[in-house]
Amino acid sequence: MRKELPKVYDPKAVEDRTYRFWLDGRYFHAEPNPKKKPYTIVIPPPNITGHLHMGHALDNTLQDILIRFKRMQGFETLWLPGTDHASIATEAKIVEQMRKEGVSKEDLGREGFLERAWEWKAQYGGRIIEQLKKLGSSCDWERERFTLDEGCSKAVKEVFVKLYEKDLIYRGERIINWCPTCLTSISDAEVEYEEQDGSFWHINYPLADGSGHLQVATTRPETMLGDVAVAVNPNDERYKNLIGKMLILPLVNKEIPIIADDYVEMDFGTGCVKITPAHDPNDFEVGLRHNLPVITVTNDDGSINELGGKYCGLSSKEARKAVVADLEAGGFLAKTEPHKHNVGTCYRCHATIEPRVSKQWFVRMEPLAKPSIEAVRNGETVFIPERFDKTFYHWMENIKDWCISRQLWWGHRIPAYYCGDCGETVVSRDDVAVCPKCGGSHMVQDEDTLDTWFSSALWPFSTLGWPDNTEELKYFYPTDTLVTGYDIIFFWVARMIFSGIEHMGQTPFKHVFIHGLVRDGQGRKMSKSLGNGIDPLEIIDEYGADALRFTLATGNSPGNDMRFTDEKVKASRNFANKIWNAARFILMNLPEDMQTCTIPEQLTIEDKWILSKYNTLVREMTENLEKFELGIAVNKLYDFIWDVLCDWYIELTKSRLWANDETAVSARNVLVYVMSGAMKLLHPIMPFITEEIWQALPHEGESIMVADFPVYKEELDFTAEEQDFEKVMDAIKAVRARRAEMNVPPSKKANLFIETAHAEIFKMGVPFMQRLASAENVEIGESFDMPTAVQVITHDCRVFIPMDQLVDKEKELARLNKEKAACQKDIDIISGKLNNPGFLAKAPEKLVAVEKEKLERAQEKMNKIMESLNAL
RNA sequence: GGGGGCAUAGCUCAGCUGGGAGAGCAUCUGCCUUACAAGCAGAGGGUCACAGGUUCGAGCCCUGUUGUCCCCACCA
Repeated sequence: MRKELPKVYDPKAVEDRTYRFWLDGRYFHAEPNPKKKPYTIVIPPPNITGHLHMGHALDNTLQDILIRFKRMQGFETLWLPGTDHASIATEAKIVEQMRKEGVSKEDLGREGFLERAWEWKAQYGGRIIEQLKKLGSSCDWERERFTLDEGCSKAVKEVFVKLYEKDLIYRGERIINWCPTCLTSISDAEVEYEEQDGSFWHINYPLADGSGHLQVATTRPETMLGDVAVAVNPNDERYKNLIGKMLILPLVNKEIPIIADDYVEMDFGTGCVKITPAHDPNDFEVGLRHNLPVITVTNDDGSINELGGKYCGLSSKEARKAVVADLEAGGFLAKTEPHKHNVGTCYRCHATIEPRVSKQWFVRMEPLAKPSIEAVRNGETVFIPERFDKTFYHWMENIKDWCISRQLWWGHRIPAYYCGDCGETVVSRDDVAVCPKCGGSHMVQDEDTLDTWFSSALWPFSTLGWPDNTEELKYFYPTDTLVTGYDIIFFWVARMIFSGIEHMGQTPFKHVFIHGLVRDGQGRKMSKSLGNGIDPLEIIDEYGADALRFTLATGNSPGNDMRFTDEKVKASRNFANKIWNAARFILMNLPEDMQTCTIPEQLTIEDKWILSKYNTLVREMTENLEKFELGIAVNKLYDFIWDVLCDWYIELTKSRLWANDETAVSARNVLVYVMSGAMKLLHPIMPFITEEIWQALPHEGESIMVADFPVYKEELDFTAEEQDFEKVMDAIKAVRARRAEMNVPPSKKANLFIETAHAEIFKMGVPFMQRLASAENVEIGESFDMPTAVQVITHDCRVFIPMDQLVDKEKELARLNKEKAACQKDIDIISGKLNNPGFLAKAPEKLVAVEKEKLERAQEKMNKIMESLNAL
């Protein structure tokens, strides 16, 4: 018994049930299988703190399209899912939650805090996973991983120890980016620069010998408490003779030297730069060159410490105010100018970053960057679109060492141990209780944890079992495609590439498919503060997951941003409904006992027409999916389903199906063949509705998601019939247009007299002219003399339509002359080309032939127009 | 300061290696035609930002200009 389908497609009735059906069938699960080729994608692990936003929806839709496509093509496809522990973000959330309860981290202690963090993870960490399922993501959930799970932790330790042993990880006092709110160091990549309005304070530093002063300019006057020198350019004639003399540092009242350094630009500011090694990266370098002391004047939270004298305890903001006021009172402040400058902020909390000297762990980047650059240059990893390799090269070529230690508790604890007796540092995979150097038993593990990105950098192989040489690792690594946004190339993609090369000897993926941002209808970034975010789950609830996916896939151009609007989703929802109704039509015209579908020998011209169109679509669709041109692929499929299948072929079959003659058999089989083929092509994009329809149609196999993806078939190439049939279609379109112009309602039928040299073809077209062009009787001949009838002219025929109403001769004349002019323009352009010796000599032969044929057809049409004009 | 994207119909955007400008939405006209009014049939609407160049031929390639957005960079 065939299922009765409701008139309007209801995603809610289908999606959850279908997803459960897939899970029960374990269709998402992948196993190493020597008989198949692997195709692997690792998910960009969403933060456990996160919820599904449009960016995730796009990213995961694209991944699911690729995975489902490859799965249907017969690959052993693994889409490996998981989540990221997101050290800073998660710790901040938990601390905030605790603050509301009046509990601090210190109250709980490290153990207690971690216990709480794991509880938090258990409670909220799975939320985003459930949301991904709503989207239809066909991840292998049996292989779900977490960056802080046992396996990943083992990989992290292994990598840390290996890199340390190779001297690629070191610990040292460097100037780092300090977030005074998150109370941790962050890497250079985690600093976001914002242009802010500030001031440029010009301060006079008196010479110690009382012979005058030097004027320095600064945007951060409070840091002067840590000044250790003033630098000028060695070639600056203004100050040359002062180099080596001493200055009195105002407010602090201590002597600091005037030094010479190339770093100072003579024509910026006053040409004199105060040097504060502890709080400015450049000054730190200058300090190293000149052996200057490093005076840190701030605490962890950014407030001034005891070295700041009377300003001790003030926040940086308060200190700035107080310092400026005191400078002014002391007569040191020469002037204050408004000044725009870039201020580094924390990418998590957007607090102003304080550069600060601190002892941290670093990864030595240069030796790791080099082979990565090579790998991309050699094409071992290819960015799509290509231009992003420039971004990658630029970053890799100018890379600095990566600060990986974080003053946080939620994360991978650094596997370094320090001896309380002799000070020895031991880096080890296992806990160290006894100092290997002095035998002392006062070993203390480093308090810090690692940058979240340190563990996600290993994701493509840590999730497959590395450092153990598992079957999975051997089979699925390297992965095939990484799908991600351009905003994460530095954080993640680049680091996975060098990690993969360093530890696995191979880049972790062949293709990096980059997509843009999903913006709102006005092109703005979706953000919490703007409140313009669109919740994908609400969209799914209202329109269905398929409509959401279709919207995100259609018009997707690699690397480009897209705007998301309600209108677009509605259009997608309408498309889903269109498909649904096409399926309903087909089903209600199939005999109940039809179990299989075979294409019969006997095919009508329109059967061949659509099969040929479908065949071309299969080829183009596959080609574009392979090229990651999903938007193009989806558009072609949309046009085929709506225009070719629904608006034409289904209409063409009606007369045959209702007559129930011998051609009805081929109509039914072709309908089912093309429809279920189209559903297979569409399945990666709209998985739910296609499964539902495919199951309802005669089919073989358990699920469309493991059905074979259609392939181009030579025997379905009916180019000649395709072209012939389009002659009839052209006539139908022309008659319709003419009737619409004259406001003749479809209910008013008319006789047609078709004058054509292709009588055979048009004879087959008669029932279609009747159904689709409101024709009553159709007569076909070589010549008709009907000067009072309405005329329609195409390249292949002249149609006479005798109407009750009299034809307005003047209007008809004007219309024909307009057509004549248009046709003449065609002829002029084409013959212009063909009369151009350059074109004939240099254009490809094929094209010349095409132009010649076009000219012939245009001339034929012109003859017909002239005949009609003469007859009037 | 360096690098990159974008500029095509009223709006949002396609147009992949150069061969007579497309879609969706919106607008207008006519249709409840037994799959679908979330539909059907028609129509209007574009010096492809500007200026040069290469070519038989440029929306597409090259150079420059303008506007716009983004990324990177230590100018205190």
